[in-house]
Amino acid sequence: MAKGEETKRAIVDQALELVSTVGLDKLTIGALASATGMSKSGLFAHFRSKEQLQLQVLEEARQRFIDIVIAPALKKPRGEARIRAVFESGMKRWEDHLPGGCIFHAVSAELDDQPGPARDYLIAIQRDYAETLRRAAQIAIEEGEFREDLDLDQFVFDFRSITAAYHHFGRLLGDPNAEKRAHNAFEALLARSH
Amino acid sequence: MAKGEETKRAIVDQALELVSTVGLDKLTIGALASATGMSKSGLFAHFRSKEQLQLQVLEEARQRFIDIVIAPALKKPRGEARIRAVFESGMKRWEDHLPGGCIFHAVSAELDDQPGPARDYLIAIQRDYAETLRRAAQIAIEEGEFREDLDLDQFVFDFRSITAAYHHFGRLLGDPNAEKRAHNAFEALLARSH
DNA sequence: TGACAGCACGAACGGTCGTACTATTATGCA
DNA sequence: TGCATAATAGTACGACCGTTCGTGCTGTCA
Repeated sequence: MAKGEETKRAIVDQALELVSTVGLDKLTIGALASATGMSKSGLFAHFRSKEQLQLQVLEEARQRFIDIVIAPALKKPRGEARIRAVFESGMKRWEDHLPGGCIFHAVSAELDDQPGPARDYLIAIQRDYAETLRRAAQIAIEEGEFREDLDLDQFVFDFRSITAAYHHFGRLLGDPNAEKRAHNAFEALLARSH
Repeated sequence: MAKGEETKRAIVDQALELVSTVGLDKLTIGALASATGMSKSGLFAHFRSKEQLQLQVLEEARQRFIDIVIAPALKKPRGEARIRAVFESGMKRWEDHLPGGCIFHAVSAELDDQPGPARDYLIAIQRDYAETLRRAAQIAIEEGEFREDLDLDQFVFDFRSITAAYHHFGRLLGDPNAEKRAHNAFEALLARSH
């Protein structure tokens, strides 16, 4: 009982690394098997289908994102400091955590035209995240740090635009200035939210 | 036009539609063959490799983007009007043109960890586009519409963040408000560039 | 009419995919 | 310590991948 769970966890860890580096479509049973030193069938037995494997990977990624980005930010003071913590952790700790960059961005483009449980789960994750950001901004309004007529949904859109663009340009074009641009954009967003 | 060239063009057209709807990894010789009603081998003969096919698809997409978005904008007056035209055409005409949304965004996530000529060409396209935007913003400064101390690279980053986010959120999460959010963000960007 | 190039075809190749079965080994409890 | 069972390996499958090859059509020009 314990052994199986342990192996399964190791497999999912490896899978996460594979996905973030080479993309979701390269997450294949065979590749994952040789990456973990197992046989295809032995590995496959832990998940009854590839879809299940994908779901477990997304679930693990979600948990890690909460542990690494969300939870630490919730320990920060309510308001702008908390929002800033989410951004900073998302840019630094989270990007550093997976060698291939944010797994949700890497995965979403390959999943958006491919209906199924994995896509549904990914959407749910993103919705949750957007809601979290929205609440944090709402709190910042209540604390008097953001102006009262701030459009919350627009704030969330603008916030996430920055990280989306950072991933897109920094990763694909390898633009070394992407990080600086993202930080500038974030500071500007905060400034015009006051 | 010779028969071969005509067929080739029809294949590439079909391929573009396939890519924009189901993603680059689903652009397979077999799928493309049945979509065009040809045999795999007959189709394959027009391109000597799949890599060549991918390049031709990107080339066609680039040409269309120039025709649909860039060229019309260049007929607009220099300055802000021209930038606005690029944004509007990019959001409306270009997105409407391909049923599955902006092909460059759809493709880049699948290509960013996969070195090769296709990736190189895609990067070159994006660099060109960024340079075009940069020049347009420079002109807007010269015309006195944008402020003189505007950070051009930051402007380009912010501009492209909006469309990247629009594609990301509008397409994956199916957010019906994404278009409105993108327009708001663009107007705000223009406002703070004055 | 005959030679020839361009174009498309079907068949087949070696590989990899996800998945199903069966056998073997390892583990944990009585 | 022995045994039930969980965990892994082995093997095979059908489908599809990109690619190659040989072979017909079809139209052009001598």
